[in-house]
Amino acid sequence: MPTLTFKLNDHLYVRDPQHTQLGLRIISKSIEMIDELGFEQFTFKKLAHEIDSTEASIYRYFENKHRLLLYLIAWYWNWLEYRIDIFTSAVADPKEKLRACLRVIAEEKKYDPTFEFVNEEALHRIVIAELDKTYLTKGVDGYNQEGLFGGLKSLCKKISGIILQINPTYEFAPSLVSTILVTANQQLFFANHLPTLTALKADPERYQKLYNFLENMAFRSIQA
Amino acid sequence: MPTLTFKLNDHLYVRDPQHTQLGLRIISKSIEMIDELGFEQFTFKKLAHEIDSTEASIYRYFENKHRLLLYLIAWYWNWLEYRIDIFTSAVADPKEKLRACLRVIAEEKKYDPTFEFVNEEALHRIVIAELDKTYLTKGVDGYNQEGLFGGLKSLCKKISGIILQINPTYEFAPSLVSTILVTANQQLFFANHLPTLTALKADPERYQKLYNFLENMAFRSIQA
DNA sequence: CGATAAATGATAGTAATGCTATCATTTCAG
DNA sequence: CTGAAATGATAGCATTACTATCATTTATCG
Repeated sequence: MPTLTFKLNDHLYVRDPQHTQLGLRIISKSIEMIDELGFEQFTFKKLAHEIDSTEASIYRYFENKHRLLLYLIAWYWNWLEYRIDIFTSAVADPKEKLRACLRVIAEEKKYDPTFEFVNEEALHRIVIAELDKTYLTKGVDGYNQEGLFGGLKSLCKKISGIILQINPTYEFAPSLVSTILVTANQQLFFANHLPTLTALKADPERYQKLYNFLENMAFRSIQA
Repeated sequence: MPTLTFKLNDHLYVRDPQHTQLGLRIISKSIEMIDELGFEQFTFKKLAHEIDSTEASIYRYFENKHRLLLYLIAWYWNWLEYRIDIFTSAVADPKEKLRACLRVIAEEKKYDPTFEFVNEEALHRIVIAELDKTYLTKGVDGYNQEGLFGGLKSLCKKISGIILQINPTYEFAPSLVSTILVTANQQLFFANHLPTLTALKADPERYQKLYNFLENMAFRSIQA
Protein backbone atom coordinates (compact mmCIF):
# COMPACT_ATOMS: atom_id res chain seq x y z
CA MET A 1 0.00 0.00 0.00
CA PRO A 2 1.42 3.40 -0.93
CA THR A 3 1.92 5.83 1.91
CA LEU A 4 -0.15 8.88 1.15
CA THR A 5 0.74 12.37 2.23
CA PHE A 6 -1.36 15.51 2.40
CA LYS A 7 -0.30 18.71 0.77
CA LEU A 8 -0.50 21.10 3.66
CA ASN A 9 -0.12 24.86 3.51
CA ASP A 10 3.53 25.93 3.10
CA HIS A 11 3.37 28.41 5.91
CA LEU A 12 2.80 25.70 8.47
CA TYR A 13 6.40 24.60 8.33
CA VAL A 14 9.86 25.85 7.47
CA ARG A 15 11.01 22.62 5.86
CA ASP A 16 8.42 20.00 4.90
CA PRO A 17 8.63 17.30 7.59
CA GLN A 18 6.95 14.70 5.39
CA HIS A 19 10.01 14.58 3.14
CA THR A 20 12.71 13.47 5.55
CA GLN A 21 13.34 10.85 8.20
CA LEU A 22 13.91 13.44 10.88
CA GLY A 23 10.78 15.31 9.86
CA LEU A 24 8.66 12.20 10.14
CA ARG A 25 10.10 11.40 13.54
CA ILE A 26 9.28 14.93 14.68
CA ILE A 27 5.64 14.50 13.66
CA SER A 28 5.32 11.03 15.04
CA LYS A 29 6.94 11.72 18.38
CA SER A 30 5.40 15.14 18.89
CA ILE A 31 1.92 13.60 18.59
CA GLU A 32 2.84 11.07 21.22
CA MET A 33 4.33 13.66 23.54
CA ILE A 34 1.69 16.37 23.21
CA ASP A 35 -0.90 13.71 23.90
CA GLU A 36 0.91 12.63 27.05
CA LEU A 37 2.18 15.92 28.40
CA GLY A 38 -0.34 18.39 27.07
CA PHE A 39 0.72 21.20 24.82
CA GLU A 40 1.95 23.51 27.59
CA GLN A 41 4.32 20.99 29.11
CA PHE A 42 5.56 19.87 25.72
CA THR A 43 8.79 21.59 24.62
CA PHE A 44 11.13 21.28 21.67
CA LYS A 45 13.92 20.48 24.08
CA LYS A 46 12.07 17.47 25.45
CA LEU A 47 11.12 16.38 21.95
CA ALA A 48 14.71 16.72 20.75
CA HIS A 49 15.87 14.54 23.57
CA GLU A 50 13.29 11.84 22.80
CA ILE A 51 14.16 11.61 19.13
CA ASP A 52 17.91 11.90 19.77
CA SER A 53 18.21 15.16 17.95
CA THR A 54 18.61 18.79 18.98
CA GLU A 55 16.41 21.77 19.57
CA ALA A 56 18.11 23.60 16.73
CA SER A 57 17.27 20.85 14.26
CA ILE A 58 13.59 20.94 15.15
CA TYR A 59 13.51 24.68 14.66
CA ARG A 60 14.65 24.02 11.11
CA TYR A 61 11.31 22.27 10.50
CA PHE A 62 8.94 24.37 12.58
CA GLU A 63 9.24 28.05 13.36
CA ASN A 64 7.87 27.43 16.84
CA LYS A 65 5.80 25.00 18.79
CA HIS A 66 2.54 26.75 18.03
CA ARG A 67 3.06 26.25 14.30
CA LEU A 68 3.74 22.60 14.96
CA LEU A 69 0.36 22.36 16.67
CA LEU A 70 -1.27 24.18 13.76
CA TYR A 71 0.40 21.68 11.45
CA LEU A 72 -0.81 18.62 13.34
CA ILE A 73 -4.35 19.88 13.58
CA ALA A 74 -4.41 20.94 9.94
CA TRP A 75 -3.30 17.41 9.17
CA TYR A 76 -6.19 16.08 11.22
CA TRP A 77 -8.78 18.14 9.31
CA ASN A 78 -7.31 16.98 6.04
CA TRP A 79 -7.55 13.40 7.20
CA LEU A 80 -11.16 13.85 8.30
CA GLU A 81 -12.10 15.33 4.96
CA TYR A 82 -10.32 12.51 3.19
CA ARG A 83 -12.36 10.01 5.21
CA ILE A 84 -15.55 11.91 4.54
CA ASP A 85 -14.80 11.84 0.84
CA ILE A 86 -14.36 8.09 0.97
CA PHE A 87 -17.66 7.53 2.71
CA THR A 88 -19.73 10.04 0.77
CA SER A 89 -18.45 9.70 -2.77
CA ALA A 90 -20.67 6.75 -3.64
CA VAL A 91 -23.73 8.23 -1.96
CA ALA A 92 -26.23 10.22 -4.02
CA ASP A 93 -28.90 11.24 -1.54
CA PRO A 94 -27.76 14.38 0.32
CA LYS A 95 -29.44 13.27 3.54
CA GLU A 96 -27.46 10.05 3.48
CA LYS A 97 -24.37 12.06 2.64
CA LEU A 98 -24.89 14.17 5.70
CA ARG A 99 -25.36 11.09 7.81
CA ALA A 100 -22.09 9.71 6.49
CA CYS A 101 -20.34 12.95 7.45
CA LEU A 102 -21.74 12.82 10.95
CA ARG A 103 -20.69 9.22 11.30
CA VAL A 104 -17.11 10.09 10.40
CA ILE A 105 -17.15 13.06 12.75
CA ALA A 106 -18.58 11.12 15.67
CA GLU A 107 -16.82 7.81 15.23
CA GLU A 108 -14.05 6.57 17.48
CA LYS A 109 -10.75 7.42 15.83
CA LYS A 110 -8.38 4.54 15.25
CA TYR A 111 -4.94 4.13 13.76
CA ASP A 112 -5.12 4.45 9.99
CA PRO A 113 -2.30 2.40 8.39
CA THR A 114 -2.50 4.54 5.28
CA PHE A 115 -0.45 7.07 7.22
CA GLU A 116 2.25 5.17 8.99
CA PHE A 117 3.79 8.02 10.88
CA VAL A 118 0.58 9.31 12.46
CA ASN A 119 -1.23 7.83 15.44
CA GLU A 120 -4.72 9.10 14.75
CA GLU A 121 -6.08 8.03 18.08
CA ALA A 122 -3.57 10.18 19.94
CA LEU A 123 -3.98 12.97 17.42
CA HIS A 124 -7.70 13.00 18.03
CA ARG A 125 -7.09 13.44 21.75
CA ILE A 126 -4.85 16.37 20.88
CA VAL A 127 -7.57 17.89 18.74
CA ILE A 128 -10.05 17.47 21.57
CA ALA A 129 -7.77 19.09 24.11
CA GLU A 130 -5.90 21.69 22.08
CA LEU A 131 -7.99 22.66 19.05
CA ASP A 132 -9.05 25.97 20.48
CA LYS A 133 -5.46 27.00 21.03
CA THR A 134 -4.98 27.06 17.28
CA TYR A 135 -7.31 29.98 16.72
CA LEU A 136 -7.91 31.50 20.14
CA THR A 137 -4.79 33.61 20.00
CA LYS A 138 -3.95 37.20 19.25
CA GLY A 139 -2.44 36.06 15.98
CA VAL A 140 -5.61 34.56 14.45
CA ASP A 141 -6.09 37.12 11.76
CA GLY A 142 -2.55 36.75 10.57
CA TYR A 143 -2.70 32.97 10.60
CA ASN A 144 -5.97 33.10 8.77
CA GLN A 145 -4.49 35.29 6.05
CA GLU A 146 -1.70 32.81 5.64
CA GLY A 147 -4.37 30.19 5.05
CA LEU A 148 -3.45 28.07 8.05
CA PHE A 149 -7.07 27.20 8.80
CA GLY A 150 -7.75 26.00 5.30
CA GLY A 151 -8.42 22.44 6.39
CA LEU A 152 -11.19 23.30 8.80
CA LYS A 153 -12.69 25.87 6.48
CA SER A 154 -12.72 23.49 3.55
CA LEU A 155 -14.45 20.81 5.58
CA CYS A 156 -16.99 23.28 6.88
CA LYS A 157 -17.74 24.46 3.37
CA LYS A 158 -18.19 20.94 2.07
CA ILE A 159 -20.68 19.92 4.73
CA SER A 160 -22.52 23.23 4.46
CA GLY A 161 -22.97 22.48 0.77
CA ILE A 162 -24.60 19.17 1.55
CA ILE A 163 -26.94 20.84 4.04
CA LEU A 164 -28.00 23.38 1.45
CA GLN A 165 -28.79 20.55 -0.93
CA ILE A 166 -31.17 19.19 1.68
CA ASN A 167 -32.74 22.54 2.46
CA PRO A 168 -31.65 25.52 0.34
CA THR A 169 -33.51 27.96 2.57
CA TYR A 170 -31.69 27.08 5.79
CA GLU A 171 -30.00 30.26 6.95
CA PHE A 172 -27.32 29.04 9.32
CA ALA A 173 -25.44 26.30 7.48
CA PRO A 174 -21.85 27.30 8.29
CA SER A 175 -22.77 28.06 11.90
CA LEU A 176 -24.43 24.70 12.33
CA VAL A 177 -21.47 22.89 10.80
CA SER A 178 -18.81 24.66 12.83
CA THR A 179 -20.92 24.04 15.92
CA ILE A 180 -21.10 20.34 15.11
CA LEU A 181 -17.39 20.03 14.38
CA VAL A 182 -16.40 21.75 17.58
CA THR A 183 -19.06 20.30 19.81
CA ALA A 184 -18.30 16.73 18.75
CA ASN A 185 -14.91 17.04 20.39
CA GLN A 186 -16.13 19.10 23.29
CA GLN A 187 -18.82 16.62 24.29
CA LEU A 188 -16.25 13.82 24.36
CA PHE A 189 -14.06 15.95 26.59
CA PHE A 190 -16.96 16.69 28.91
CA ALA A 191 -17.83 13.00 29.07
CA ASN A 192 -14.34 12.35 30.41
CA HIS A 193 -13.93 15.33 32.71
CA LEU A 194 -17.10 17.35 33.28
CA PRO A 195 -19.92 14.83 33.04
CA THR A 196 -22.59 17.21 34.27
CA LEU A 197 -22.19 19.17 31.05
CA THR A 198 -23.10 16.33 28.75
CA ALA A 199 -25.55 13.50 28.21
CA LEU A 200 -22.69 11.22 27.15
CA LYS A 201 -20.98 8.89 29.53
CA ALA A 202 -17.35 7.86 29.51
CA ASP A 203 -18.22 4.42 28.17
CA PRO A 204 -17.71 2.68 24.81
CA GLU A 205 -21.19 3.64 23.61
CA ARG A 206 -20.44 7.32 23.82
CA TYR A 207 -19.58 7.53 20.13
CA GLN A 208 -22.97 6.15 19.18
CA LYS A 209 -24.72 8.50 21.55
CA LEU A 210 -22.69 11.39 20.24
CA TYR A 211 -23.79 10.47 16.73
CA ASN A 212 -27.41 10.38 17.85
CA PHE A 213 -27.11 13.78 19.47
CA LEU A 214 -25.51 15.34 16.40
CA GLU A 215 -27.92 13.70 13.97
CA ASN A 216 -30.90 14.86 15.96
CA MET A 217 -29.54 18.39 16.20
CA ALA A 218 -28.53 18.62 12.56
CA PHE A 219 -31.59 17.15 10.87
CA ARG A 220 -34.09 18.92 13.04
CA SER A 221 -32.32 22.25 12.72
CA ILE A 222 -32.31 22.16 8.95
CA GLN A 223 -35.78 20.78 8.32
CA ALA A 224 -37.86 23.17 6.24
CA MET B 1 -27.86 51.30 44.75
CA PRO B 2 -26.05 48.68 46.83
CA THR B 3 -23.04 47.08 45.25
CA LEU B 4 -23.70 43.37 45.07
CA THR B 5 -21.03 40.72 45.23
CA PHE B 6 -21.12 37.06 44.33
CA LYS B 7 -20.04 34.39 46.71
CA LEU B 8 -17.50 32.55 44.64
CA ASN B 9 -15.79 29.30 45.51
CA ASP B 10 -13.06 29.76 48.14
CA HIS B 11 -10.50 27.85 46.16
CA LEU B 12 -10.48 30.43 43.40
CA TYR B 13 -8.48 32.86 45.49
CA VAL B 14 -6.06 33.00 48.38
CA ARG B 15 -7.53 36.15 49.88
CA ASP B 16 -10.97 37.33 48.75
CA PRO B 17 -10.34 40.23 46.37
CA GLN B 18 -13.86 41.60 46.74
CA HIS B 19 -13.12 42.64 50.32
CA THR B 20 -10.24 45.07 49.82
CA GLN B 21 -9.32 48.06 47.74
CA LEU B 22 -6.29 46.33 46.32
CA GLY B 23 -8.31 43.24 45.52
CA LEU B 24 -10.90 45.21 43.62
CA ARG B 25 -8.22 47.00 41.66
CA ILE B 26 -6.68 43.64 40.76
CA ILE B 27 -9.99 42.42 39.40
CA SER B 28 -10.81 45.60 37.60
CA LYS B 29 -7.44 46.11 36.00
CA SER B 30 -6.82 42.48 35.17
CA ILE B 31 -10.04 42.42 33.15
CA GLU B 32 -8.87 45.44 31.23
CA MET B 33 -5.42 44.03 30.65
CA ILE B 34 -6.34 40.47 29.71
CA ASP B 35 -8.82 41.93 27.26
CA GLU B 36 -6.15 44.09 25.68
CA LEU B 37 -3.13 41.83 25.82
CA GLY B 38 -4.68 38.39 25.72
CA PHE B 39 -4.12 35.96 28.54
CA GLU B 40 -0.70 34.77 27.38
CA GLN B 41 0.82 38.23 27.22
CA PHE B 42 -0.74 39.25 30.50
CA THR B 43 1.53 38.84 33.53
CA PHE B 44 1.31 39.65 37.22
CA LYS B 45 4.37 41.82 36.84
CA LYS B 46 2.66 44.00 34.25
CA LEU B 47 -0.52 44.11 36.29
CA ALA B 48 1.41 45.09 39.41
CA HIS B 49 3.01 47.92 37.56
CA GLU B 50 -0.34 49.20 36.27
CA ILE B 51 -2.01 49.26 39.67
CA ASP B 52 1.12 50.60 41.41
CA SER B 53 1.59 47.52 43.47
CA THR B 54 3.94 44.55 43.40
CA GLU B 55 3.97 41.05 42.05
CA ALA B 56 4.24 39.66 45.57
CA SER B 57 1.08 41.45 46.66
CA ILE B 58 -0.93 40.02 43.80
CA TYR B 59 0.24 36.53 44.65
CA ARG B 60 -1.33 37.10 48.05
CA TYR B 61 -4.71 37.25 46.33
CA PHE B 62 -4.31 34.69 43.58
CA GLU B 63 -2.15 31.61 43.64
CA ASN B 64 -1.31 32.11 40.00
CA LYS B 65 -2.59 33.72 36.88
CA HIS B 66 -4.60 30.71 35.81
CA ARG B 67 -6.65 30.86 39.01
CA LEU B 68 -7.26 34.52 38.37
CA LEU B 69 -8.71 33.60 34.98
CA LEU B 70 -10.82 30.90 36.58
CA TYR B 71 -12.03 33.48 39.05
CA LEU B 72 -13.00 36.03 36.41
CA ILE B 73 -14.82 33.48 34.30
CA ALA B 74 -16.58 31.99 37.31
CA TRP B 75 -17.71 35.52 38.07
CA TYR B 76 -19.05 35.81 34.54
CA TRP B 77 -21.15 32.65 34.81
CA ASN B 78 -22.52 33.84 38.12
CA TRP B 79 -23.43 37.11 36.55
CA LEU B 80 -25.14 35.40 33.61
CA GLU B 81 -27.16 33.19 35.92
CA TYR B 82 -28.11 36.23 37.98
CA ARG B 83 -29.35 37.93 34.81
CA ILE B 84 -31.21 34.83 33.72
CA ASP B 85 -32.89 34.68 37.09
CA ILE B 86 -34.03 38.26 36.71
CA PHE B 87 -35.53 37.67 33.30
CA THR B 88 -37.10 34.28 33.97
CA SER B 89 -38.43 34.63 37.52
CA ALA B 90 -41.68 36.26 36.45
CA VAL B 91 -42.22 33.92 33.52
CA ALA B 92 -44.35 30.83 33.97
CA ASP B 93 -44.35 29.17 30.57
CA PRO B 94 -41.21 27.06 30.20
CA LYS B 95 -40.93 27.84 26.50
CA GLU B 96 -40.89 31.54 27.28
CA LYS B 97 -38.41 30.87 30.05
CA LEU B 98 -36.10 29.16 27.60
CA ARG B 99 -36.44 32.07 25.20
CA ALA B 100 -35.50 34.44 27.99
CA CYS B 101 -32.40 32.36 28.72
CA LEU B 102 -31.36 32.41 25.11
CA ARG B 103 -31.88 36.15 24.93
CA VAL B 104 -29.58 36.69 27.89
CA ILE B 105 -27.01 34.31 26.43
CA ALA B 106 -27.07 35.89 22.99
CA GLU B 107 -27.44 39.55 23.92
CA GLU B 108 -24.68 42.10 23.59
CA LYS B 109 -23.01 42.44 26.96
CA LYS B 110 -22.85 45.93 28.40
CA TYR B 111 -21.51 47.49 31.55
CA ASP B 112 -23.74 46.60 34.49
CA PRO B 113 -23.56 49.37 37.12
CA THR B 114 -24.67 46.92 39.80
CA PHE B 115 -21.06 45.72 39.80
CA GLU B 116 -18.90 48.81 39.76
CA PHE B 117 -15.55 47.11 39.58
CA VAL B 118 -16.33 44.87 36.60
CA ASN B 119 -16.43 45.88 32.96
CA GLU B 120 -18.76 43.22 31.64
CA GLU B 121 -18.18 44.13 28.02
CA ALA B 122 -14.46 43.46 28.34
CA LEU B 123 -15.10 40.42 30.50
CA HIS B 124 -17.32 38.97 27.80
CA ARG B 125 -14.52 39.35 25.29
CA ILE B 126 -12.28 37.49 27.71
CA VAL B 127 -14.82 34.70 28.01
CA ILE B 128 -15.04 34.48 24.24
CA ALA B 129 -11.30 34.31 23.80
CA GLU B 130 -10.14 32.44 26.89
CA LEU B 131 -12.98 30.29 28.19
CA ASP B 132 -11.53 27.06 26.90
CA LYS B 133 -8.29 27.67 28.73
CA THR B 134 -10.14 27.30 32.01
CA TYR B 135 -10.92 23.63 31.49
CA LEU B 136 -8.70 22.49 28.62
CA THR B 137 -5.75 21.82 30.88
CA LYS B 138 -4.16 18.82 32.48
CA GLY B 139 -5.49 20.03 35.81
CA VAL B 140 -9.22 19.86 34.95
CA ASP B 141 -10.09 16.97 37.16
CA GLY B 142 -8.46 18.58 40.15
CA TYR B 143 -10.11 21.93 39.49
CA ASN B 144 -13.42 20.22 39.05
CA GLN B 145 -13.09 18.45 42.38
CA GLU B 146 -12.40 21.78 44.02
CA GLY B 147 -15.67 22.97 42.53
CA LEU B 148 -14.14 25.68 40.39
CA PHE B 149 -16.56 25.10 37.52
CA GLY B 150 -19.60 25.41 39.74
CA GLY B 151 -20.87 28.50 37.95
CA LEU B 152 -21.02 26.93 34.53
CA LYS B 153 -22.39 23.67 35.85
CA SER B 154 -25.11 25.39 37.81
CA LEU B 155 -26.20 27.41 34.80
CA CYS B 156 -26.20 24.32 32.63
CA LYS B 157 -28.31 22.46 35.13
CA LYS B 158 -30.82 25.27 35.41
CA ILE B 159 -31.40 25.54 31.68
CA SER B 160 -31.49 21.77 31.27
CA GLY B 161 -34.27 21.75 33.82
CA ILE B 162 -36.30 24.18 31.76
CA ILE B 163 -35.80 22.08 28.66
CA LEU B 164 -37.03 18.99 30.45
CA GLN B 165 -40.13 20.90 31.47
CA ILE B 166 -40.81 21.51 27.80
CA ASN B 167 -40.08 17.96 26.74
CA PRO B 168 -39.36 15.43 29.48
CA THR B 169 -38.36 12.80 26.94
CA TYR B 170 -35.53 14.78 25.35
CA GLU B 171 -32.39 12.76 25.86
CA PHE B 172 -29.62 15.28 25.40
CA ALA B 173 -30.50 18.25 27.59
CA PRO B 174 -27.11 18.92 29.20
CA SER B 175 -25.32 18.36 25.89
CA LEU B 176 -27.59 20.78 24.11
CA VAL B 177 -27.17 23.41 26.81
CA SER B 178 -23.40 23.19 27.01
CA THR B 179 -23.28 23.31 23.23
CA ILE B 180 -25.40 26.46 23.25
CA LEU B 181 -23.37 28.16 25.97
CA VAL B 182 -20.10 27.46 24.26
CA THR B 183 -21.22 28.01 20.70
CA ALA B 184 -22.76 31.38 21.49
CA ASN B 185 -19.31 32.73 22.24
CA GLN B 186 -17.61 30.79 19.50
CA GLN B 187 -19.91 32.07 16.77
CA LEU B 188 -19.22 35.65 17.82
CA PHE B 189 -15.51 34.94 17.66
CA PHE B 190 -15.86 33.42 14.21
CA ALA B 191 -17.87 36.42 13.05
CA ASN B 192 -14.91 38.61 13.94
CA HIS B 193 -12.06 36.41 12.78
CA LEU B 194 -13.10 33.37 10.74
CA PRO B 195 -16.25 34.46 8.92
CA THR B 196 -16.40 31.40 6.68
CA LEU B 197 -17.22 29.34 9.77
CA THR B 198 -20.37 31.22 10.65
CA ALA B 199 -23.56 32.70 9.24
CA LEU B 200 -23.12 35.77 11.44
CA LYS B 201 -21.48 38.92 10.22
CA ALA B 202 -19.37 41.31 12.24
CA ASP B 203 -22.18 43.87 12.31
CA PRO B 204 -24.51 45.18 15.05
CA GLU B 205 -27.26 42.72 14.07
CA ARG B 206 -25.10 39.74 14.87
CA TYR B 207 -26.58 39.37 18.34
CA GLN B 208 -30.07 39.11 16.91
CA LYS B 209 -28.94 36.60 14.33
CA LEU B 210 -27.12 34.62 16.98
CA TYR B 211 -30.34 34.51 18.97
CA ASN B 212 -32.23 33.28 15.93
CA PHE B 213 -29.68 30.56 15.31
CA LEU B 214 -29.76 29.37 18.91
CA GLU B 215 -33.54 29.54 19.18
CA ASN B 216 -33.97 27.57 15.99
CA MET B 217 -31.44 24.96 17.10
CA ALA B 218 -32.80 24.65 20.63
CA PHE B 219 -36.50 24.48 19.97
CA ARG B 220 -36.26 22.19 17.01
CA SER B 221 -33.85 19.86 18.78
CA ILE B 222 -36.11 19.40 21.77
CA GLN B 223 -39.46 19.13 20.03
CA ALA B 224 -41.19 15.87 20.78
C1' DC C 1 34.93 9.08 -6.91
C1' DG C 2 35.58 13.51 -5.16
C1' DA C 3 33.87 18.13 -4.43
C1' DT C 4 30.31 20.83 -2.89
C1' DA C 5 26.24 21.92 -0.78
C1' DA C 6 22.67 20.71 2.30
C1' DA C 7 21.23 18.86 6.59
C1' DT C 8 22.13 17.99 11.18
C1' DG C 9 24.54 18.20 15.66
C1' DA C 10 26.82 20.54 19.55
C1' DT C 11 27.02 24.17 22.37
C1' DA C 12 26.26 28.69 24.15
C1' DG C 13 23.66 32.51 25.18
C1' DT C 14 19.57 35.69 26.16
C1' DA C 15 15.38 37.95 27.59
C1' DA C 16 11.21 36.90 29.65
C1' DT C 17 8.24 34.17 32.60
C1' DG C 18 6.30 32.32 36.67
C1' DC C 19 7.12 31.83 40.53
C1' DT C 20 9.31 31.84 45.89
C1' DA C 21 11.53 33.92 49.74
C1' DT C 22 12.87 37.47 52.90
C1' DC C 23 12.57 41.51 55.33
C1' DA C 24 11.01 46.22 55.92
C1' DT C 25 7.22 49.34 56.21
C1' DT C 26 2.59 50.83 56.44
C1' DT C 27 -2.13 50.32 57.95
C1' DC C 28 -5.66 48.85 60.80
C1' DA C 29 -8.21 46.96 64.85
C1' DG C 30 -8.90 46.25 69.64
C1' DC D 1 -0.82 52.46 71.83
C1' DT D 2 0.42 48.06 70.60
C1' DG D 3 0.49 44.00 67.98
C1' DA D 4 -0.96 41.85 63.97
C1' DA D 5 -2.18 41.95 59.32
C1' DA D 6 -1.42 43.72 54.81
C1' DT D 7 1.53 45.55 51.60
C1' DG D 8 5.90 47.00 49.44
C1' DA D 9 10.69 46.33 47.97
C1' DT D 10 13.98 43.57 46.37
C1' DA D 11 16.37 39.47 45.12
C1' DG D 12 16.74 35.14 43.25
C1' DC D 13 15.92 30.86 40.52
C1' DA D 14 14.67 27.28 37.25
C1' DT D 15 12.49 26.96 32.93
C1' DT D 16 11.09 28.41 28.46
C1' DA D 17 11.29 29.85 23.85
C1' DC D 18 13.99 31.06 21.13
C1' DT D 19 18.73 32.77 18.27
C1' DA D 20 23.39 32.31 16.82
C1' DT D 21 27.62 30.08 15.62
C1' DC D 22 30.45 26.66 14.10
C1' DA D 23 31.59 21.84 13.38
C1' DT D 24 30.36 17.52 11.38
C1' DT D 25 27.86 14.28 8.81
C1' DT D 26 25.19 13.00 4.73
C1' DA D 27 23.41 13.44 0.18
C1' DT D 28 24.06 15.00 -4.64
C1' DC D 29 25.92 15.58 -8.95
C1' DG D 30 29.32 16.19 -12.46
